[in-house]
Amino acid sequence: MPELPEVEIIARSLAAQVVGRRMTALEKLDWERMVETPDLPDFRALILGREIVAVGRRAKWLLVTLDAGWTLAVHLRMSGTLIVRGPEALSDTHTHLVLALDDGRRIFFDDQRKFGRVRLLDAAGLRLLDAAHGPEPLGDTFSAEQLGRILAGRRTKLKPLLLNQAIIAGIGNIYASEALWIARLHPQIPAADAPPEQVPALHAAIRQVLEEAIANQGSSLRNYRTSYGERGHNQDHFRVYDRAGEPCERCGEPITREVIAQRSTFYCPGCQRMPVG
DNA sequence: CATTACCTGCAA
DNA sequence: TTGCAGGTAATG
Repeated sequence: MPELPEVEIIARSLAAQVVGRRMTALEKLDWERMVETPDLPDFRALILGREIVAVGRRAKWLLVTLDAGWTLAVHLRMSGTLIVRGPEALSDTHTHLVLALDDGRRIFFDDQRKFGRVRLLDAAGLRLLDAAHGPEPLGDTFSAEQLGRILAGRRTKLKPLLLNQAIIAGIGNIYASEALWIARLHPQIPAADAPPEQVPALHAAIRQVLEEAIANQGSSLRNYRTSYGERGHNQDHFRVYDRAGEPCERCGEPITREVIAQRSTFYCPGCQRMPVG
């Protein structure tokens, strides 16, 4: 479910609600493989009594900074949500982990598909997680020149390249298609064959789609909610994603859906052309 | 590079 | 009943 914008909104909405609170109980954990590390007895013992100092994001990981040097890293994968609820709220069949706070509220980790994961990391573990990911596309240092260096020499097609978290962090299946449409680049172009004059356009497009999605509180197709339980509305602004058969707003050609690298990909065959030659 | 696995629910 | 879903890791 969530890509960079959705995780960013969850991080912000969670921070606004729980920074300064202390975790007093692990009230529910009914899907134990959700906790990847450390083992469960240690996980329980280490988080109880910890204060939430900050909530941030790296790639699609939510990073809940705790006191005593620990970081609770949460990946929501396809269908996870993290919602703060009041003392009277009830868990349901999709609630797999509940953390009680010292003011009576609780953080619910609901996840229909059970792909979501939690790790409690020390400083070394956090460094490893950071090192496993490419640059943050909304970071100050991510430039068109850096993107050009990333594309140079790679035979991977643009669309799967954008989805590779080790190369660029945070882009997922929606925003990869959206960014390529804005940059007028066909998703099947081998990275090294992208016309050099279009690289700055792709750089700008990536930042534009992610920033717009954040401004729209993320895209709620199915499960995604902010930590207030609210839907985003960026799904109302897609140019190509989930719009197969509809006319391209730029050239009028019908938008195509094609499976590329095992993922649904949406693009306009009229204005996203393969380079000739 | 492609395929399969991990899970559940929903719409065609 | 089948195919599909915002993600990723493991395996040929």
